[in-house]
Amino acid sequence: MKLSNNSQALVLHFGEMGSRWGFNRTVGQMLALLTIHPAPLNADQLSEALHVSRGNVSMGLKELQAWRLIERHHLPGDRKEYFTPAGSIWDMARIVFEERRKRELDPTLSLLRQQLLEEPQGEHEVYTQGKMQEIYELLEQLNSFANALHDMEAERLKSLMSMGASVSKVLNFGSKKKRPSGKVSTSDSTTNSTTNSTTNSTTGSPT
Amino acid sequence: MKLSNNSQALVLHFGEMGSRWGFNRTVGQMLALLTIHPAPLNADQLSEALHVSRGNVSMGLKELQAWRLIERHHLPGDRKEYFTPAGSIWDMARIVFEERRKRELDPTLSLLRQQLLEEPQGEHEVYTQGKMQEIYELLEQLNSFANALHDMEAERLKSLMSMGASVSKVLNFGSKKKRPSGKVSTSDSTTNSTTNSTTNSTTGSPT
DNA sequence: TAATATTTTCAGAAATTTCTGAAAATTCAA
DNA sequence: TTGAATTTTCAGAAATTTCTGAAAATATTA
Repeated sequence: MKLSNNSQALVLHFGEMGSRWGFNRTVGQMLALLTIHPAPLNADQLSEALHVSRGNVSMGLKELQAWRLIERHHLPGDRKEYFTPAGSIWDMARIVFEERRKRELDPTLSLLRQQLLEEPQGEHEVYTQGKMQEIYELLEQLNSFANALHDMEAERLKSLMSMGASVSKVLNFGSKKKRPSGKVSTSDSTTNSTTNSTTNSTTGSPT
Repeated sequence: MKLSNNSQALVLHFGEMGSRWGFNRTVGQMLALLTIHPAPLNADQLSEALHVSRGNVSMGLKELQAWRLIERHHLPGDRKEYFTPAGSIWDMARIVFEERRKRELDPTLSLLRQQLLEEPQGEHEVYTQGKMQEIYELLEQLNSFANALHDMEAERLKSLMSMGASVSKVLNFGSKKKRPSGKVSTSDSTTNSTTNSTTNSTTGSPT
């Protein structure tokens, strides 16, 4: 279990980012390592590669399985349990999206729905409920959108994402807002990654 | 500064959710309170209403200003600084989205871009780089999409969100996957919030 | 200018989250 | 069954984040 410099760096990076995506450092690292590693890994290998305790790995595996992001395998002649990602990168992204939707949207929607049933008392509360209504609608829209995403399978999702820029333009006809200069293709930075991004790894401008 | 039960509950709730959205409990509460309160509030009022120290409020205000989510006001004849949300609910959502994109996507894109420049050594690394490439493309797509969102102003964004379901359908023609039953409008739960959602507060079906 | 009001800062306290490692539980083969 | 291999659990330790409150800094008025 020796990692190349790049793999090492990526795993560490995903550890840091992981926390932003809803899991802790170790879990983020584990997911990254399982994803970029060509072969299934067992708990001891993860423990050694990431320098974390065996117990921690066990808890992390449990969590990743709860998310349905990894799956167990048994290699013939080996009693240990081995793990791999449960699907493609896009599958994983969809799962994380969906899970976050559940955690970040649903509880608030539920609370607001309940509160909006009550009759406001006085103009103060009228204002407050108005705002709650606005928040509710925003979250509902996000929710619908997330649902739609979830109904698509990976390839289709990919297409929609590439559409992003063009959809924007379509909706934008007649917009009052203008970008600083009068250039024709102002949103080029968003469009140059439509279909052929598979090959050009040198195009992207470094931060 | 007495809050109604509902306001109180909402503020507390946003405190808990806030952490999922990138700020801490107090900041989440402050933002919620400023949003649903009809009048501008000063630091002392926030401190009292939320039962947190004056210093904590000061730090929270600083952070919310850094996010450009609130703005300062001065009331005539009062030396204190008062605060209100800096824009509409939708403006705020856009800002949070954009900020999260910066924090959650950009650093990883930057790292991967750099790593993909190197020549893989051996089939092991070929596999690893392949995965990195996939992740890179996924994040690039998300990024384009986020950029597109950002370029739209609030109303347009709202439209796009309502489009979610229909866009899905468009992309879905010819899909191999089928929903359990053969009903015609299977994704109705996502389509009933298209354009007139501004008025009907009772339509939403409880969880 | 001084006197007062208001805001900001930041060291340490408190709260929360994550991690360890040894013991308990489970699994598997014989 | 038994016992060795493996996994899980969980109490407390360590690390991290958040919060307090008093002192320092800044702003305002007279």
